[in-house]
Amino acid sequence: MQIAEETKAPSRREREKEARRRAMLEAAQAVFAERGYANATLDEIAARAEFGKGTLYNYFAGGKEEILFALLDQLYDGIIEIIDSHFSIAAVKTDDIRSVVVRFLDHTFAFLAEQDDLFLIAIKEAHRYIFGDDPEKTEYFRRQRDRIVDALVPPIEAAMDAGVLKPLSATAVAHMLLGNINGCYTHVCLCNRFGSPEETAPYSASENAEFIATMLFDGLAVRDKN
Amino acid sequence: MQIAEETKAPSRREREKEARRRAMLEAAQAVFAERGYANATLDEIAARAEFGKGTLYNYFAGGKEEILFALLDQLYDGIIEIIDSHFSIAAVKTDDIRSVVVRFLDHTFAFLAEQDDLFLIAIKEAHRYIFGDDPEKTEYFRRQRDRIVDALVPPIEAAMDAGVLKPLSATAVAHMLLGNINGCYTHVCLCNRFGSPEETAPYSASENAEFIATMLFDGLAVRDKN
DNA sequence: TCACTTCATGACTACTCGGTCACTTTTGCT
DNA sequence: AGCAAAAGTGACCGAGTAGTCATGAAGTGA
Repeated sequence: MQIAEETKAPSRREREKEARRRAMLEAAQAVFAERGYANATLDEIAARAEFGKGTLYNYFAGGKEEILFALLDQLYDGIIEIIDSHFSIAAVKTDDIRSVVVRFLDHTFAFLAEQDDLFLIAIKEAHRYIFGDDPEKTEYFRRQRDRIVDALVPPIEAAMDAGVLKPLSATAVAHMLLGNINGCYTHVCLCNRFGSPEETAPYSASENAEFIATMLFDGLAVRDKN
Repeated sequence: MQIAEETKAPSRREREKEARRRAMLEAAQAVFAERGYANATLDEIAARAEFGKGTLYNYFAGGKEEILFALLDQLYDGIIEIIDSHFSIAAVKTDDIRSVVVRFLDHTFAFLAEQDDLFLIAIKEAHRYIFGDDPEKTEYFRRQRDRIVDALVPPIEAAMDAGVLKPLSATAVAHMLLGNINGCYTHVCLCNRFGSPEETAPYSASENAEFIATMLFDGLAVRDKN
């Protein structure tokens, strides 16, 4: 008779295995960030994780690429988690829509700032796969995007139903919101990298959040006052 | 005594040379689009252009990478040209600001649709270089971005001075406009690639132009009518 | 302690391709 | 036609590295 595994109480063996896996991912993240995915070598990842190269293949049979996608999983999971906990239907119904959005953006930008390395790895490689010709990879990104959009849509719809957002297509608005988060944070990375000449970008998470919220809610046009 | 060359009247030699160069770039564009930059081989580019591989090096001493950047030059030059001819200070002063912006966006999206291959090559590779560790390449993209922003700023400032745009930082607005053009067209490519389930994106150049203009000018918030 | 399973290892293989250069062909000039 | 310069060529080379696998170490249970 065995101890009930699977469902809970991972054995020491399993915990250690998981810890090793995490160490490998951490090493890989560092090497990808430093050299870029294409120039990263499995030898260096293995060395940095203090394992033999062959061992990597025991944990990630798919090699370099599987390691990359395991890292991307972490990024997407983190974003989904933020949406679930800060952009719920309940929050939208209780609080002012604008402050809910600002709070959500705030957490998201803070998370991205924390996961800077991962975010950069993702945006450097994503387009190559999305517009590349391996349908499995294209599908991966489509799935991740849909997960996020599907999590954003219900609260947006609730806000529209409550009459606090223009009654547009909730899906379109979700895509736009996602696109602007991505675009804005990419722009922040760009400014960090280029060294922007003064006031072209907000930098802190909450400044970014305010900036996008203002843009999205208010627009650029001068309004007739009255 | 020589015929006055350099300034004008390119000789037949020169014209032929230029034509061969263009043929090489065309072949390279096709191969990059088909295989992706990383998987494209000089052998295939040379074969498709009907030249020997060595000949490519007579025209592009920098090899594969120089060819890529020569292609990118074409894309950026095209965009600058559109700005110069459709988003001038004169236009902003004469016409309604919103219709000038719509017209400009319209032309831009039409151009990108025409240059689809090139645009995709650019977005697949740009981030890798921008956030990569070759400062010369980072600088290239910074320069191209600045060219575009610098072309956008004067008309935007003119519109602000005329009181038809909120008096924000013109540079920030230019960056945002550029970011949204990029983001919007990327999203269109994404939908084409993924096959979007219904109404998530506008597709034609003018629909895209209207969409962005509406977003930028009006915002999402429901306004108190009165 | 022994037999057996699981896991770790890194030298090795196989392969790809960017770039070179010695040689050939073409061109332009007299 | 003859010659020299320019242009074209593609077989070859070497660097780089993803992935394999034969070997051995460590862990496990009796």
